[in-house]
Amino acid sequence: MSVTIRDVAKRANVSLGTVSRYLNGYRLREHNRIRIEEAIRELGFRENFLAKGLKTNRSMTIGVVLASLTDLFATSVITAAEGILAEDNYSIVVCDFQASQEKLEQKLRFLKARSIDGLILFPGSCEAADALREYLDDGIPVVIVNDDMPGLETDKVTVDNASASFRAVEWLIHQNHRDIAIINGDQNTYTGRERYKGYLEALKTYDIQPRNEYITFGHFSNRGGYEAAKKLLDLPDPPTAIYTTNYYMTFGAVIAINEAKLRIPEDISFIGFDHFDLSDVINPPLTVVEQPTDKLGELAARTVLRRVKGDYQDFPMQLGVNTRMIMKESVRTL
Amino acid sequence: MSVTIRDVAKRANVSLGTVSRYLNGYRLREHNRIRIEEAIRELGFRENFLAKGLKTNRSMTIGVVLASLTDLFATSVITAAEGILAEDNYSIVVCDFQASQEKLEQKLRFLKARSIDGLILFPGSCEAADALREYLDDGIPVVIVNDDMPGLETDKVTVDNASASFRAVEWLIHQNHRDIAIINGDQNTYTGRERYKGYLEALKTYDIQPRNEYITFGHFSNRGGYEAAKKLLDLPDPPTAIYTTNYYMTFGAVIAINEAKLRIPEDISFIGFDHFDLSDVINPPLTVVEQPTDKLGELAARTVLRRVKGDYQDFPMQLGVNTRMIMKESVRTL
DNA sequence: CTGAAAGCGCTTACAG
DNA sequence: CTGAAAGCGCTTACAG
Repeated sequence: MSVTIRDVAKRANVSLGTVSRYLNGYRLREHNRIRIEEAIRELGFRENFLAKGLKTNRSMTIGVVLASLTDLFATSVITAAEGILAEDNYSIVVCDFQASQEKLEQKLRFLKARSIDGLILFPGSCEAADALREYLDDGIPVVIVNDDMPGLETDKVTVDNASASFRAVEWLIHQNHRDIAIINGDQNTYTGRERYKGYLEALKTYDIQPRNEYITFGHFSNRGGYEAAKKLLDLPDPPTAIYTTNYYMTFGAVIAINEAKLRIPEDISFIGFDHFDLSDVINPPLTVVEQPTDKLGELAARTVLRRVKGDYQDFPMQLGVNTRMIMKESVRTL
Repeated sequence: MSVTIRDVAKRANVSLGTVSRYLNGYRLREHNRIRIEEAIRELGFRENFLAKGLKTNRSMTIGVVLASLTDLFATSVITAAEGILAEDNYSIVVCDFQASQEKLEQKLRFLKARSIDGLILFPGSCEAADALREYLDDGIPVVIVNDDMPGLETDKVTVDNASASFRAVEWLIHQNHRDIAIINGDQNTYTGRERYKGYLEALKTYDIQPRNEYITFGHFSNRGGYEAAKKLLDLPDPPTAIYTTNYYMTFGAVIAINEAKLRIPEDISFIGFDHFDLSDVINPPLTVVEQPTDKLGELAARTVLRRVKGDYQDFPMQLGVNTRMIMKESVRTL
């Protein structure tokens, strides 16, 4: 029903192999090129990617697998990646696995069955799946975002989680804070553990004894951040500064602070994580650690693309992107 | 290189047509069925969707096109849709168009070239694209979410935007509020216009004269909501209640209220829109209009699936889903 | 219920 | 540079 390469060939008076070659960027006689281009235009021909994929064993799609589509960090990264991939005519197929190891396996198999050419994975709290090894065995490139997945030979792009924490806490220390609390994320995630580690290292480096009651856990959620902050503020000896380790906990904590009628930074200093709209709407705007989601997405995309195209130089790569601190007014010098 | 239907046939000692029929759920002799199942298991056979798609002209993928992947409403809907589609072995291909009409056209063509079987579209502030008509011409089903797109013959699923506003404002009126402000979204979106309309109708129904200074516009963003609220609170004669018409503006407005050191609901009553985590973390929890994103997503998914499968009964459908009000403590009775 | 065969729309050695 | 031909992994009338 639709117009095929064969129709174009007939109209342009060439063989269909020639049309195919034209489509794939080979040189051909000027004269033929022009006739083919005319025919394509007149007929409104469009390539059939399915047929092409069947022959070339490429689907021109990259799978994206993440815990939740409503996670702002991941979707920001994906947005950037999609832009890069689209430039090369790749589209993205998205699946979420709702932090369930079982669902993760299932989705990975699901996508594999659709012969995706590459995979970008946000593992979150899940572990290296068996299904993932099947990708590696079959030579399908996998790029993992913000996770280490020890023992898994794939490319990985991460931000400097530990260093980000270190510098955030160091900055507080330089402002003469000593009673610095952290609101941690899940410790069964790589980012959660790394960010906690950076906090501990900064304290250690400056010979500050970590205090158990300042170390709280907010599960990376709004409510978690809220409750952790509340607990901190209720302490007989509350911290002078709070550092939260992701976006959602940041706003939960800010709400708790507002509610306690404390002012930032007069009553309590604050450093948040992730730099999205709300961070600057809040008054005062928050000093935060910014993850370069656009760079991460771009890097992830370019890396899969390289691998998909067969360039396996420096495999496996462990690519790091630096966070930066957005300096606003939520930290007071003591 | 990979194992095909032909290998299975050989091993099971049947023709490859028989294997194909088995795969597609036709009945066959018990004896053959068992041998085929064995062969599939032993060989680790997996269908090649590309080849299948080439013959059947179905790619088993549904395109999802939206303005931004970081929009919580849309991603919530998509999450629900993805679940339903995956049950039927469909996957989703996602593109965002960053509120650019041109990009929208481009992405629609891009996806069409990949022979998606159906499309779920969140048009936002964009208009019916030419590319969209090509879908209709080619019989590719399109389901539009939360938009009316007059003149476009497709299925549409929306929430009761105007009625939602009406009821929210009516509730405020019943609590004896008369000075009710609205923070509107973009008026070049369907949802923005409808929600505004419901507000005006409620006032009219209860013979309340709308006041210009109470009608503000926050562009559906955090900052917009913040600034609109600020303006309202600075009024010589400020409203006794504020109604915000989406999630992002709700939190911008709450921040402005906090900042003005006003208490909800003692100093000002408040009804928000959309029910996500933060709504309940805030103190007091906000009374909000909840959009049933899961139902919307499910409905959108089931509708494309029906059409994809050729069931065009009642086409085009205009499906409405009711919002409900989550009653919390942010509204005071005057 | 099943086999043999044609064909979906492309790509790609192989000759020339 | 180009044509003719084989084939990617499936589906589906057509006979039987």
